[in-house]
Amino acid sequence: MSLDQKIYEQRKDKLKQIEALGQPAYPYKYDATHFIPDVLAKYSETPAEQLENPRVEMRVAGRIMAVRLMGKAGFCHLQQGGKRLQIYVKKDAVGEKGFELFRLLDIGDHIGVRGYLFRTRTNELTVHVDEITFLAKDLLPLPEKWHGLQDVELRYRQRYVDMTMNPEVREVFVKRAKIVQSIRRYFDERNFVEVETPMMQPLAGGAAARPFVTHHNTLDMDLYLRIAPELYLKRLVVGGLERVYEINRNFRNEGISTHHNPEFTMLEFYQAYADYHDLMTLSEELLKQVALDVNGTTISMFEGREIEWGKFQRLSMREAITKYWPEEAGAKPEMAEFSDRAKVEDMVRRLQNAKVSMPYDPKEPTGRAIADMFEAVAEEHLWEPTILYDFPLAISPLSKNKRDEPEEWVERFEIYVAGMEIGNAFSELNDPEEQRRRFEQQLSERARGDEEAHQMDEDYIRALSYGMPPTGGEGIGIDRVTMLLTGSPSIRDVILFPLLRPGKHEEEEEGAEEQQ
RNA sequence: GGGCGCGUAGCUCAAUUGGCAGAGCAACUGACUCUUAAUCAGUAGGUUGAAGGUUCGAUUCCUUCCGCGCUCACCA
Repeated sequence: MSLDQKIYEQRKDKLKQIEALGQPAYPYKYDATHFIPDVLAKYSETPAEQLENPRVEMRVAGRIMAVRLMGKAGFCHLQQGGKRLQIYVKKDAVGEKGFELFRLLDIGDHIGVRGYLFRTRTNELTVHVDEITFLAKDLLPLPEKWHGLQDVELRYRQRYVDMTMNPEVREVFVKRAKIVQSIRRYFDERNFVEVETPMMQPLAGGAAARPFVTHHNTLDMDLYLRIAPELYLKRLVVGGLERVYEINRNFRNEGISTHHNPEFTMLEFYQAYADYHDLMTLSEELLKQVALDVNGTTISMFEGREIEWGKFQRLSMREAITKYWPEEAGAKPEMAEFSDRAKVEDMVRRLQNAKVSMPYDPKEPTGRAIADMFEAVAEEHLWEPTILYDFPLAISPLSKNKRDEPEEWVERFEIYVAGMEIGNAFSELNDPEEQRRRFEQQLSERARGDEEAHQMDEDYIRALSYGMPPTGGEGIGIDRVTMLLTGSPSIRDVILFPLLRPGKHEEEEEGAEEQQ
Protein backbone atom coordinates (compact mmCIF):
# COMPACT_ATOMS: atom_id res chain seq x y z
CA MET A 1 0.00 0.00 0.00
CA SER A 2 1.35 3.42 -0.87
CA LEU A 3 1.74 6.06 1.77
CA ASP A 4 -1.09 8.07 0.25
CA GLN A 5 -3.44 5.11 0.51
CA LYS A 6 -2.30 4.40 4.06
CA ILE A 7 -3.04 7.95 5.15
CA TYR A 8 -6.35 7.83 3.27
CA GLU A 9 -7.37 4.73 5.22
CA GLN A 10 -6.18 6.19 8.53
CA ARG A 11 -8.19 9.32 7.98
CA LYS A 12 -11.30 7.42 6.90
CA ASP A 13 -11.01 5.59 10.19
CA LYS A 14 -10.73 8.91 12.05
CA LEU A 15 -13.85 10.07 10.20
CA LYS A 16 -15.71 7.06 11.58
CA GLN A 17 -14.55 7.96 15.08
CA ILE A 18 -15.71 11.53 14.53
CA GLU A 19 -19.14 10.21 13.54
CA ALA A 20 -19.14 8.06 16.67
CA LEU A 21 -18.79 11.29 18.66
CA GLY A 22 -22.11 12.41 17.20
CA GLN A 23 -20.78 14.71 14.44
CA PRO A 24 -22.07 14.04 10.92
CA ALA A 25 -19.22 13.13 8.53
CA TYR A 26 -20.53 15.43 5.80
CA PRO A 27 -22.83 18.03 7.37
CA TYR A 28 -24.87 20.32 5.13
CA LYS A 29 -24.07 23.82 6.35
CA TYR A 30 -22.50 26.04 8.95
CA ASP A 31 -23.86 29.40 10.02
CA ALA A 32 -20.74 31.49 10.38
CA THR A 33 -21.18 34.99 11.73
CA HIS A 34 -17.86 36.30 10.42
CA PHE A 35 -15.52 35.88 7.43
CA ILE A 36 -11.91 35.39 8.49
CA PRO A 37 -10.36 38.12 6.27
CA ASP A 38 -12.94 40.56 7.70
CA VAL A 39 -12.11 39.56 11.27
CA LEU A 40 -8.41 40.16 10.63
CA ALA A 41 -9.07 43.48 8.93
CA LYS A 42 -11.41 44.72 11.63
CA TYR A 43 -9.64 43.58 14.81
CA SER A 44 -5.95 43.39 13.87
CA GLU A 45 -5.26 46.64 15.75
CA THR A 46 -7.72 46.20 18.60
CA PRO A 47 -5.85 45.93 21.95
CA ALA A 48 -6.42 43.00 24.29
CA GLU A 49 -8.33 44.95 26.97
CA GLN A 50 -10.81 46.20 24.43
CA LEU A 51 -11.52 42.64 23.24
CA GLU A 52 -12.39 41.61 26.82
CA ASN A 53 -15.13 44.12 27.43
CA PRO A 54 -17.45 43.43 25.77
CA ARG A 55 -16.31 40.12 24.32
CA VAL A 56 -16.48 39.73 20.54
CA GLU A 57 -18.39 36.47 20.10
CA MET A 58 -18.35 34.74 16.72
CA ARG A 59 -18.64 31.60 14.67
CA VAL A 60 -16.03 31.24 11.94
CA ALA A 61 -15.26 28.42 9.50
CA GLY A 62 -12.14 27.45 7.64
CA ARG A 63 -9.58 24.87 6.70
CA ILE A 64 -7.02 23.82 9.34
CA MET A 65 -3.55 24.71 8.04
CA ALA A 66 -1.40 24.17 11.13
CA VAL A 67 -1.84 22.36 14.43
CA ARG A 68 0.17 22.78 17.62
CA LEU A 69 -1.17 20.38 20.21
CA MET A 70 0.10 20.40 23.80
CA GLY A 71 -1.60 17.71 25.82
CA LYS A 72 -4.87 19.23 26.94
CA ALA A 73 -4.81 22.38 24.82
CA GLY A 74 -3.73 23.37 21.35
CA PHE A 75 -3.54 26.04 18.69
CA CYS A 76 -4.58 25.85 15.04
CA HIS A 77 -4.56 28.21 12.13
CA LEU A 78 -7.83 28.33 10.27
CA GLN A 79 -7.67 29.48 6.65
CA GLN A 80 -10.53 31.14 4.81
CA GLY A 81 -10.49 33.56 1.89
CA GLY A 82 -6.73 33.14 1.61
CA LYS A 83 -6.14 34.45 5.16
CA ARG A 84 -5.35 32.68 8.43
CA LEU A 85 -6.77 33.22 11.90
CA GLN A 86 -5.44 31.43 14.97
CA ILE A 87 -7.79 29.49 17.25
CA TYR A 88 -7.10 28.26 20.78
CA VAL A 89 -8.75 25.02 21.89
CA LYS A 90 -8.62 24.13 25.59
CA LYS A 91 -10.08 21.00 27.12
CA ASP A 92 -11.66 23.03 29.96
CA ALA A 93 -13.50 25.16 27.39
CA VAL A 94 -14.67 22.60 24.82
CA GLY A 95 -15.29 19.68 27.21
CA GLU A 96 -14.26 16.03 27.08
CA LYS A 97 -16.08 15.21 23.81
CA GLY A 98 -15.07 18.44 22.13
CA PHE A 99 -11.44 17.78 22.89
CA GLU A 100 -11.75 14.19 21.69
CA LEU A 101 -12.97 15.61 18.36
CA PHE A 102 -10.11 18.12 18.33
CA ARG A 103 -7.60 15.26 18.64
CA LEU A 104 -9.14 13.50 15.63
CA LEU A 105 -8.66 16.51 13.35
CA ASP A 106 -5.98 16.66 10.67
CA ILE A 107 -4.33 19.45 8.78
CA GLY A 108 -6.59 20.13 5.81
CA ASP A 109 -9.89 19.43 7.60
CA HIS A 110 -12.70 21.97 7.47
CA ILE A 111 -14.23 22.98 10.79
CA GLY A 112 -16.39 25.69 12.27
CA VAL A 113 -15.66 27.11 15.70
CA ARG A 114 -17.69 29.18 18.15
CA GLY A 115 -15.89 31.38 20.62
CA TYR A 116 -14.63 34.86 21.35
CA LEU A 117 -11.63 36.92 20.33
CA PHE A 118 -8.66 37.43 22.62
CA ARG A 119 -4.94 38.04 22.36
CA THR A 120 -2.30 35.50 23.32
CA ARG A 121 0.84 36.30 25.31
CA THR A 122 2.59 36.98 22.02
CA ASN A 123 -0.28 39.33 21.16
CA GLU A 124 -1.69 37.27 18.27
CA LEU A 125 -5.39 37.76 17.59
CA THR A 126 -6.99 34.39 18.42
CA VAL A 127 -10.41 32.82 18.80
CA HIS A 128 -10.92 31.24 22.20
CA VAL A 129 -13.01 28.24 21.19
CA ASP A 130 -15.88 26.82 23.22
CA GLU A 131 -17.42 24.62 20.52
CA ILE A 132 -15.99 22.83 17.47
CA THR A 133 -18.23 21.71 14.59
CA PHE A 134 -16.76 19.22 12.17
CA LEU A 135 -17.46 20.20 8.54
CA ALA A 136 -15.42 18.04 6.13
CA LYS A 137 -12.41 15.71 6.17
CA ASP A 138 -9.26 16.05 4.12
CA LEU A 139 -8.44 12.42 3.32
CA LEU A 140 -5.24 13.20 1.40
CA PRO A 141 -2.22 14.87 3.00
CA LEU A 142 -1.50 18.47 2.01
CA PRO A 143 2.03 19.40 0.91
CA GLU A 144 4.68 20.45 3.38
CA LYS A 145 3.68 23.49 5.40
CA TRP A 146 6.84 25.52 4.98
CA HIS A 147 7.72 25.12 1.30
CA GLY A 148 4.21 24.39 0.05
CA LEU A 149 3.69 22.94 -3.40
CA GLN A 150 6.62 23.93 -5.65
CA ASP A 151 6.40 21.44 -8.51
CA VAL A 152 5.15 23.59 -11.37
CA GLU A 153 3.41 20.77 -13.20
CA LEU A 154 1.60 19.57 -10.08
CA ARG A 155 0.55 23.14 -9.33
CA TYR A 156 -1.22 23.40 -12.69
CA ARG A 157 -2.66 19.89 -12.59
CA GLN A 158 -3.89 20.17 -9.01
CA ARG A 159 -4.77 23.83 -8.84
CA TYR A 160 -7.00 23.07 -5.82
CA VAL A 161 -3.89 22.11 -3.81
CA ASP A 162 -1.86 24.97 -5.29
CA MET A 163 -4.44 27.56 -4.24
CA THR A 164 -4.79 26.07 -0.76
CA MET A 165 -1.05 26.18 -0.14
CA ASN A 166 -0.01 29.30 -2.05
CA PRO A 167 -2.19 32.32 -1.20
CA GLU A 168 -0.48 34.48 -3.85
CA VAL A 169 -1.98 32.22 -6.53
CA ARG A 170 -5.42 33.02 -5.25
CA GLU A 171 -4.52 36.72 -5.39
CA VAL A 172 -3.64 36.51 -9.08
CA PHE A 173 -7.04 35.08 -9.95
CA VAL A 174 -8.87 37.52 -7.72
CA LYS A 175 -7.06 40.29 -9.61
CA ARG A 176 -7.93 38.69 -12.91
CA ALA A 177 -11.60 38.83 -11.94
CA LYS A 178 -11.18 42.50 -11.03
CA ILE A 179 -9.59 43.22 -14.40
CA VAL A 180 -12.57 41.76 -16.23
CA GLN A 181 -14.95 43.58 -13.90
CA SER A 182 -13.17 46.87 -14.51
CA ILE A 183 -13.28 46.40 -18.28
CA ARG A 184 -17.00 45.57 -18.18
CA ARG A 185 -17.72 48.65 -16.13
CA TYR A 186 -15.74 50.84 -18.52
CA PHE A 187 -17.74 49.69 -21.53
CA ASP A 188 -21.11 49.44 -19.80
CA GLU A 189 -20.78 53.04 -18.62
CA ARG A 190 -20.23 54.07 -22.24
CA ASN A 191 -23.34 52.35 -23.56
CA PHE A 192 -21.62 49.37 -25.11
CA VAL A 193 -23.74 46.20 -25.29
CA GLU A 194 -22.09 42.96 -24.20
CA VAL A 195 -22.85 40.03 -26.49
CA GLU A 196 -21.84 36.44 -27.08
CA THR A 197 -21.16 35.27 -30.62
CA PRO A 198 -20.53 31.72 -31.88
CA MET A 199 -17.48 29.84 -30.68
CA MET A 200 -18.20 27.06 -33.17
CA GLN A 201 -18.05 28.52 -36.64
CA PRO A 202 -18.36 27.02 -40.12
CA LEU A 203 -15.47 29.32 -41.18
CA ALA A 204 -12.77 30.36 -38.73
CA GLY A 205 -12.15 33.99 -39.62
CA GLY A 206 -11.16 37.34 -38.18
CA ALA A 207 -7.51 36.57 -37.51
CA ALA A 208 -4.47 34.83 -38.94
CA ALA A 209 -4.23 31.49 -37.15
CA ARG A 210 -4.77 27.77 -37.57
CA PRO A 211 -8.07 26.62 -36.02
CA PHE A 212 -9.19 23.55 -34.12
CA VAL A 213 -11.68 21.37 -35.97
CA THR A 214 -14.67 19.66 -34.41
CA HIS A 215 -17.73 17.89 -35.75
CA HIS A 216 -21.47 18.15 -35.27
CA ASN A 217 -23.07 14.72 -35.55
CA THR A 218 -26.70 15.50 -36.38
CA LEU A 219 -25.85 18.08 -39.01
CA ASP A 220 -22.87 15.95 -40.03
CA MET A 221 -20.74 19.02 -40.49
CA ASP A 222 -17.25 20.06 -39.50
CA LEU A 223 -17.04 23.19 -37.40
CA TYR A 224 -14.09 25.28 -36.31
CA LEU A 225 -13.52 26.64 -32.85
CA ARG A 226 -13.31 30.36 -33.34
CA ILE A 227 -9.98 32.10 -33.67
CA ALA A 228 -11.69 35.48 -33.21
CA PRO A 229 -15.24 36.87 -32.81
CA GLU A 230 -14.42 39.79 -35.12
CA LEU A 231 -16.57 39.09 -38.16
CA TYR A 232 -19.67 38.31 -36.09
CA LEU A 233 -19.29 41.44 -33.99
CA LYS A 234 -19.09 43.59 -37.12
CA ARG A 235 -22.25 41.90 -38.46
CA LEU A 236 -23.85 43.20 -35.26
CA VAL A 237 -22.62 46.72 -35.97
CA VAL A 238 -24.25 46.42 -39.40
CA GLY A 239 -27.40 45.33 -37.57
CA GLY A 240 -27.42 48.43 -35.42
CA LEU A 241 -25.51 47.50 -32.27
CA GLU A 242 -23.32 50.52 -32.71
CA ARG A 243 -21.29 49.90 -29.59
CA VAL A 244 -20.72 46.24 -28.88
CA TYR A 245 -18.20 44.14 -26.97
CA GLU A 246 -17.47 40.55 -26.08
CA ILE A 247 -15.11 39.03 -23.52
CA ASN A 248 -14.59 35.36 -24.16
CA ARG A 249 -12.35 32.54 -25.28
CA ASN A 250 -10.53 32.19 -28.59
CA PHE A 251 -8.87 28.98 -29.70
CA ARG A 252 -5.76 28.81 -31.85
CA ASN A 253 -4.09 25.60 -32.86
CA GLU A 254 -0.57 26.90 -32.35
CA GLY A 255 2.42 26.25 -30.15
CA ILE A 256 2.37 26.63 -26.39
CA SER A 257 4.78 29.01 -24.67
CA THR A 258 5.02 31.34 -21.70
CA HIS A 259 3.03 33.84 -23.80
CA HIS A 260 0.65 31.44 -25.58
CA ASN A 261 -2.06 29.06 -24.46
CA PRO A 262 -4.24 27.32 -27.08
CA GLU A 263 -7.34 28.82 -25.52
CA PHE A 264 -7.10 32.38 -24.33
CA THR A 265 -9.44 35.17 -23.39
CA MET A 266 -9.93 38.18 -25.58
CA LEU A 267 -11.83 41.40 -25.24
CA GLU A 268 -13.13 42.66 -28.58
CA PHE A 269 -15.11 45.84 -29.00
CA TYR A 270 -16.47 47.88 -31.88
CA GLN A 271 -17.55 51.49 -31.87
CA ALA A 272 -19.45 52.96 -34.80
CA TYR A 273 -18.47 56.43 -36.02
CA ALA A 274 -14.99 56.06 -34.49
CA ASP A 275 -11.65 55.61 -36.28
CA TYR A 276 -8.33 54.26 -35.08
CA HIS A 277 -7.30 57.61 -33.62
CA ASP A 278 -10.32 57.49 -31.32
CA LEU A 279 -9.42 53.95 -30.29
CA MET A 280 -5.85 54.97 -29.42
CA THR A 281 -7.22 57.47 -26.93
CA LEU A 282 -9.79 54.98 -25.66
CA SER A 283 -7.14 52.25 -25.19
CA GLU A 284 -4.88 54.52 -23.17
CA GLU A 285 -7.76 55.57 -20.96
CA LEU A 286 -9.07 52.01 -20.54
CA LEU A 287 -5.74 50.43 -19.61
CA LYS A 288 -4.88 53.21 -17.19
CA GLN A 289 -8.28 52.80 -15.53
CA VAL A 290 -7.93 49.01 -15.28
CA ALA A 291 -4.47 49.33 -13.71
CA LEU A 292 -5.85 51.78 -11.15
CA ASP A 293 -8.90 49.63 -10.35
CA VAL A 294 -6.84 46.51 -9.88
CA ASN A 295 -3.66 47.75 -8.21
CA GLY A 296 -4.62 51.18 -6.97
CA THR A 297 -1.71 52.61 -8.96
CA THR A 298 -0.77 53.03 -12.61
CA ILE A 299 2.62 51.42 -11.95
CA SER A 300 3.03 47.65 -12.08
CA MET A 301 6.15 45.51 -11.78
CA PHE A 302 7.03 42.92 -14.39
CA GLU A 303 10.30 40.98 -14.63
CA GLY A 304 11.83 43.36 -12.13
CA ARG A 305 11.01 46.47 -14.17
CA GLU A 306 8.36 49.11 -13.80
CA ILE A 307 5.49 49.58 -16.22
CA GLU A 308 3.82 53.00 -16.17
CA TRP A 309 0.28 52.58 -17.52
CA GLY A 310 -0.46 56.28 -17.24
CA LYS A 311 1.76 57.28 -20.15
CA PHE A 312 1.89 55.72 -23.62
CA GLN A 313 4.33 56.43 -26.40
CA ARG A 314 3.05 56.42 -29.96
CA LEU A 315 5.29 55.22 -32.79
CA SER A 316 4.50 54.27 -36.35
CA MET A 317 5.81 50.87 -37.43
CA ARG A 318 8.26 52.60 -39.76
CA GLU A 319 9.46 54.91 -36.97
CA ALA A 320 9.96 51.93 -34.67
CA ILE A 321 12.08 50.08 -37.23
CA THR A 322 14.18 53.20 -37.78
CA LYS A 323 14.45 53.98 -34.07
CA TYR A 324 15.74 50.51 -33.15
CA TRP A 325 17.73 49.91 -36.34
CA PRO A 326 20.93 48.12 -35.31
CA GLU A 327 24.22 49.92 -36.00
CA GLU A 328 25.72 46.79 -37.55
CA ALA A 329 23.08 46.94 -40.33
CA GLY A 330 24.35 50.30 -41.59
CA ALA A 331 22.50 53.59 -42.05
CA LYS A 332 18.99 53.91 -40.65
CA PRO A 333 16.35 53.66 -43.37
CA GLU A 334 14.55 56.81 -44.58
CA MET A 335 10.74 56.94 -44.37
CA ALA A 336 10.38 56.99 -48.17
CA GLU A 337 12.42 53.81 -48.61
CA PHE A 338 9.62 51.69 -47.12
CA SER A 339 7.52 52.26 -50.27
CA ASP A 340 10.23 50.88 -52.55
CA ARG A 341 10.36 47.09 -52.82
CA ALA A 342 14.04 47.04 -53.83
CA LYS A 343 14.99 49.27 -50.90
CA VAL A 344 13.03 47.08 -48.47
CA GLU A 345 14.77 43.99 -49.84
CA ASP A 346 18.07 45.76 -49.27
CA MET A 347 17.11 46.52 -45.66
CA VAL A 348 16.29 42.84 -45.08
CA ARG A 349 19.63 41.82 -46.59
CA ARG A 350 21.51 44.31 -44.40
CA LEU A 351 19.75 42.98 -41.30
CA GLN A 352 20.46 39.38 -42.20
CA ASN A 353 24.11 40.25 -42.84
CA ALA A 354 24.15 41.88 -39.40
CA LYS A 355 23.08 38.51 -37.94
CA VAL A 356 19.58 39.69 -37.09
CA SER A 357 17.47 36.58 -37.42
CA MET A 358 14.29 37.13 -39.43
CA PRO A 359 12.29 35.09 -41.92
CA TYR A 360 12.21 36.28 -45.51
CA ASP A 361 10.64 34.82 -48.61
CA PRO A 362 11.22 36.86 -51.80
CA LYS A 363 7.82 35.72 -53.09
CA GLU A 364 5.98 37.33 -50.20
CA PRO A 365 4.59 40.84 -50.34
CA THR A 366 6.77 43.78 -49.30
CA GLY A 367 4.42 44.57 -46.44
CA ARG A 368 5.08 41.24 -44.77
CA ALA A 369 8.82 41.85 -44.95
CA ILE A 370 8.34 45.22 -43.25
CA ALA A 371 6.24 43.63 -40.47
CA ASP A 372 8.86 40.91 -40.03
CA MET A 373 11.56 43.56 -39.80
CA PHE A 374 9.61 45.29 -37.06
CA GLU A 375 9.36 42.06 -35.10
CA ALA A 376 13.05 41.30 -35.56
CA VAL A 377 14.36 44.77 -34.76
CA ALA A 378 11.94 46.68 -32.56
CA GLU A 379 9.32 44.54 -30.83
CA GLU A 380 11.44 43.45 -27.87
CA HIS A 381 12.41 47.05 -27.09
CA LEU A 382 8.85 48.24 -26.61
CA TRP A 383 8.80 47.95 -22.83
CA GLU A 384 6.90 51.11 -21.97
CA PRO A 385 3.26 51.01 -23.09
CA THR A 386 3.39 51.77 -26.81
CA ILE A 387 0.85 52.32 -29.50
CA LEU A 388 2.44 51.09 -32.69
CA TYR A 389 0.45 52.41 -35.62
CA ASP A 390 0.16 52.21 -39.42
CA PHE A 391 0.53 48.66 -40.64
CA PRO A 392 1.25 47.28 -44.10
CA LEU A 393 -1.87 46.53 -46.10
CA ALA A 394 -0.54 43.10 -47.06
CA ILE A 395 -0.92 41.71 -43.54
CA SER A 396 -4.16 43.53 -42.68
CA PRO A 397 -7.06 42.15 -44.73
CA LEU A 398 -9.77 43.68 -42.53
CA SER A 399 -8.42 47.23 -42.03
CA LYS A 400 -9.30 50.38 -43.90
CA ASN A 401 -6.64 51.93 -46.12
CA LYS A 402 -4.69 54.76 -44.53
CA ARG A 403 -6.37 57.92 -45.72
CA ASP A 404 -3.21 59.76 -46.90
CA GLU A 405 -1.21 56.69 -48.02
CA PRO A 406 -3.92 54.31 -49.27
CA GLU A 407 -1.73 52.22 -51.59
CA GLU A 408 0.45 50.29 -49.12
CA TRP A 409 -0.73 51.20 -45.62
CA VAL A 410 -3.77 50.73 -43.42
CA GLU A 411 -5.15 52.46 -40.34
CA ARG A 412 -4.23 49.82 -37.81
CA PHE A 413 -2.34 49.82 -34.51
CA GLU A 414 -1.15 47.33 -31.96
CA ILE A 415 -0.47 47.90 -28.27
CA TYR A 416 2.86 46.68 -26.92
CA VAL A 417 3.86 46.46 -23.27
CA ALA A 418 7.01 44.77 -21.96
CA GLY A 419 7.81 43.64 -25.49
CA MET A 420 4.51 41.78 -25.67
CA GLU A 421 1.61 42.45 -28.00
CA ILE A 422 -1.53 42.93 -25.95
CA GLY A 423 -3.89 44.62 -28.39
CA ASN A 424 -4.74 45.08 -32.05
CA ALA A 425 -7.10 47.66 -33.50
CA PHE A 426 -8.11 49.33 -36.71
CA SER A 427 -10.42 51.54 -38.65
CA GLU A 428 -12.63 48.75 -39.94
CA LEU A 429 -12.82 48.18 -43.66
CA ASN A 430 -16.50 48.64 -44.60
CA ASP A 431 -16.32 48.73 -48.42
CA PRO A 432 -17.70 45.32 -49.46
CA GLU A 433 -16.01 45.33 -52.85
CA GLU A 434 -12.61 46.20 -51.39
CA GLN A 435 -13.21 43.51 -48.75
CA ARG A 436 -13.85 40.97 -51.52
CA ARG A 437 -10.60 41.94 -53.24
CA ARG A 438 -8.74 41.59 -49.90
CA PHE A 439 -10.19 38.12 -49.35
CA GLU A 440 -9.23 37.14 -52.88
CA GLN A 441 -5.71 38.36 -52.22
CA GLN A 442 -5.71 36.23 -49.05
CA LEU A 443 -6.89 33.22 -51.04
CA SER A 444 -3.88 33.53 -53.30
CA GLU A 445 -1.63 33.74 -50.21
CA ARG A 446 -3.36 30.57 -49.04
CA ALA A 447 -2.70 28.91 -52.36
CA ARG A 448 0.92 29.92 -51.93
CA GLY A 449 0.99 27.83 -48.75
CA ASP A 450 0.09 30.30 -46.01
CA GLU A 451 -2.27 28.20 -43.89
CA GLU A 452 -3.15 31.19 -41.78
CA ALA A 453 -4.33 33.40 -44.63
CA HIS A 454 -7.95 34.45 -44.42
CA GLN A 455 -10.72 32.53 -46.15
CA MET A 456 -13.52 34.00 -48.25
CA ASP A 457 -16.56 34.78 -46.11
CA GLU A 458 -19.47 35.52 -48.48
CA ASP A 459 -21.98 36.19 -45.72
CA TYR A 460 -19.66 38.75 -44.15
CA ILE A 461 -19.37 40.54 -47.49
CA ARG A 462 -23.15 40.43 -47.81
CA ALA A 463 -23.44 42.00 -44.34
CA LEU A 464 -21.04 44.80 -45.35
CA SER A 465 -23.10 45.25 -48.52
CA TYR A 466 -26.04 46.30 -46.36
CA GLY A 467 -23.83 49.13 -45.15
CA MET A 468 -21.67 49.28 -42.04
CA PRO A 469 -21.13 52.75 -40.60
CA PRO A 470 -17.54 53.89 -40.22
CA THR A 471 -16.33 51.85 -37.26
CA GLY A 472 -13.29 51.36 -35.08
CA GLY A 473 -12.63 47.90 -33.65
CA GLU A 474 -10.11 46.47 -31.22
CA GLY A 475 -9.06 43.28 -29.47
CA ILE A 476 -7.16 43.10 -26.18
CA GLY A 477 -5.63 39.91 -24.75
CA ILE A 478 -6.94 39.57 -21.20
CA ASP A 479 -4.44 36.89 -20.18
CA ARG A 480 -1.47 39.02 -21.14
CA VAL A 481 -2.86 42.14 -19.50
CA THR A 482 -3.33 40.01 -16.39
CA MET A 483 0.29 38.81 -16.59
CA LEU A 484 1.50 42.39 -16.75
CA LEU A 485 -0.73 43.68 -13.96
CA THR A 486 0.03 40.78 -11.60
CA GLY A 487 3.74 40.38 -12.40
CA SER A 488 3.21 36.82 -13.64
CA PRO A 489 6.03 35.71 -15.97
CA SER A 490 4.03 32.91 -17.61
CA ILE A 491 0.57 32.88 -19.16
CA ARG A 492 0.01 29.61 -17.30
CA ASP A 493 0.16 31.53 -14.04
CA VAL A 494 -2.93 33.51 -15.01
CA ILE A 495 -4.96 30.62 -16.49
CA LEU A 496 -6.55 28.41 -13.84
CA PHE A 497 -6.25 25.17 -15.76
CA PRO A 498 -3.72 25.61 -18.58
CA LEU A 499 -3.55 22.92 -21.24
CA LEU A 500 -1.11 20.13 -20.30
CA ARG A 501 -0.31 16.79 -21.81
CA PRO A 502 -2.40 14.07 -20.21
CA GLY A 503 -0.78 12.97 -16.96
CA LYS A 504 0.13 9.39 -16.08
CA HIS A 505 -3.19 8.81 -14.39
CA GLU A 506 -5.29 9.93 -17.35
CA GLU A 507 -3.13 7.91 -19.74
CA GLU A 508 -3.87 4.74 -17.80
CA GLU A 509 -7.60 5.47 -17.87
CA GLU A 510 -7.45 6.14 -21.56
CA GLY A 511 -5.66 2.85 -22.09
CA ALA A 512 -8.34 1.05 -20.12
CA GLU A 513 -11.05 2.61 -22.28
CA GLU A 514 -9.32 1.58 -25.46
CA GLN A 515 -9.23 -2.03 -24.32
CA GLN A 516 -12.98 -2.13 -23.79
C1' G B 1 9.28 20.93 -33.94
C1' G B 2 14.99 22.24 -32.42
C1' G B 3 18.48 23.16 -28.24
C1' C B 4 19.53 23.13 -22.86
C1' G B 5 18.08 21.37 -18.06
C1' C B 6 15.25 18.54 -14.48
C1' G B 7 12.58 13.86 -12.55
C1' U B 8 15.04 10.33 -5.42
C1' A B 9 9.54 9.00 0.59
C1' G B 10 2.93 12.37 0.48
C1' C B 11 5.78 17.50 0.21
C1' U B 12 10.78 20.26 0.13
C1' C B 13 15.53 18.51 -0.79
C1' A B 14 20.58 15.56 0.13
C1' A B 15 23.61 11.23 -1.34
C1' U B 16 31.92 12.30 -2.35
C1' U B 17 35.35 9.12 -8.14
C1' G B 18 30.22 4.10 -9.65
C1' G B 19 30.41 1.23 -3.36
C1' C B 20 24.90 -0.30 2.59
C1' A B 21 19.29 5.34 -0.40
C1' G B 22 19.27 9.89 3.85
C1' A B 23 17.22 14.59 6.39
C1' G B 24 13.31 18.11 7.58
C1' C B 25 8.11 18.60 7.31
C1' A B 26 3.60 15.55 6.96
C1' A B 27 1.88 10.50 9.22
C1' C B 28 1.68 6.97 13.58
C1' U B 29 2.64 5.99 19.35
C1' G B 30 3.71 8.51 23.98
C1' A B 31 4.66 13.28 27.18
C1' C B 32 3.09 18.35 27.48
C1' U B 33 -3.43 23.52 29.27
C1' C B 34 -0.29 30.45 25.63
C1' U B 35 1.88 27.64 20.90
C1' U B 36 3.24 29.77 16.26
C1' A B 37 8.33 26.16 11.06
C1' A B 38 5.81 24.39 19.02
C1' U B 39 9.15 21.11 21.74
C1' C B 40 10.89 16.18 23.52
C1' A B 41 11.21 10.53 22.99
C1' G B 42 10.12 6.61 19.71
C1' U B 43 7.87 4.07 15.03
C1' A B 44 6.78 3.45 10.09
C1' G B 45 7.36 5.18 5.13
C1' G B 46 11.46 3.87 -1.44
C1' U B 47 10.29 -0.49 -8.26
C1' U B 48 15.53 6.55 -7.23
C1' G B 49 9.91 8.68 -13.93
C1' A B 50 9.87 3.81 -17.41
C1' A B 51 12.52 0.13 -20.33
C1' G B 52 17.14 -1.63 -21.84
C1' G B 53 22.70 -1.57 -21.77
C1' U B 54 27.90 -1.21 -19.54
C1' U B 55 29.84 -3.06 -14.72
C1' C B 56 31.54 -7.58 -9.48
C1' G B 57 28.30 -3.45 -8.18
C1' A B 58 24.23 2.04 -11.18
C1' U B 59 20.37 7.35 -7.88
C1' U B 60 25.33 8.18 -10.31
C1' C B 61 27.79 6.25 -16.86
C1' C B 62 25.33 5.10 -21.99
C1' U B 63 20.71 4.42 -25.24
C1' U B 64 15.51 4.86 -26.02
C1' C B 65 10.89 6.41 -24.23
C1' C B 66 7.47 9.41 -20.88
C1' G B 67 6.51 13.98 -18.27
C1' C B 68 7.78 18.95 -16.85
C1' G B 69 10.63 23.63 -17.01
C1' C B 70 13.60 27.22 -19.74
C1' U B 71 14.75 28.83 -24.62
C1' C B 72 14.42 29.36 -30.11
C1' A B 73 10.91 28.96 -34.14
C1' C B 74 5.34 29.98 -35.11
C1' C B 75 1.63 32.89 -32.97
C1' A B 76 -1.76 37.04 -29.70
